Amino acid sequence: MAWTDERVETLKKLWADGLSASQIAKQLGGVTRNAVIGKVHRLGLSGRAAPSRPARRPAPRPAAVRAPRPAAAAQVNKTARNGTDRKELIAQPAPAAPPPAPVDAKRLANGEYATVLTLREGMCKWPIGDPADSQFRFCGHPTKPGAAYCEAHAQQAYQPQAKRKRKPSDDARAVLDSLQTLRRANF
DNA sequence: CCCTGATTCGC
DNA sequence: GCGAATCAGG
Repeated sequence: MAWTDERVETLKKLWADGLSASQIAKQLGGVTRNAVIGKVHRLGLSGRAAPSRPARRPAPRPAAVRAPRPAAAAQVNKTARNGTDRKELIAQPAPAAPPPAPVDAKRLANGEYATVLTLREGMCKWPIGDPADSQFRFCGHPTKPGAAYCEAHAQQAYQPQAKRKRKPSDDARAVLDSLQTLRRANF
C-alpha cells in the first residue's frame, strides 16, 4: 500500500490528534505500526505535543558493537508477526444470563463421590471442597462428549468477561454465597 | 504479557 | 523511500 497524498494527510492528522502508531495503522489499513512510525520520522513529525508518556531519549547504541540481525530468522517470523499485527478485533455479543445455582455432587454406583481416582471421561470435573480435605470430590454429573464440565458448571466456568462487571458490593456477596455453598456441600 | 515510540539497515 | 526487526521502556 503506497503513501498517497491522501494517506499521508490522514497520517498527519491522526498523529497530530495524538493517536498511537498502531491505532493509526489500523485506521489506515494495509500498513503496520512500524510503517506508520517510519513514515512519521521521515516526515519529521516525531515528538508530539502531549503523548500519553514522554518518549525517553537514552544514549544511542554504538553501531559497531550492535549485534547483526539474522535475516533468515527474520523471514521465518514475518508471517506470524504480521498476522498478529493485523489481527482484527471482533465485537463481543451481549452478556449472558446469570449462571444457575451449583449442583450437588453426583454419587457413583457404589455410593461414593467422584474423586481424582474415580473421575472418568464424561464426568464433570468441577471441584467441590478443599483439595487437601478427604471430603474433596468432583461434581461427577454427565458432560457433553469432550466437555470438561456438566452444563450447569460449564456456565459457571465460562462466563463472559463483560457480565462480570458489577459493583464491588455484589462481588463480595458472590464470594459469601460461594462459601456457603461449599459449606453445605461438605458438612 | 500487553503496549508505546525510536532506530537501523536491507531492500 | 519503505518498513521489518529490534531496541528500550511503561
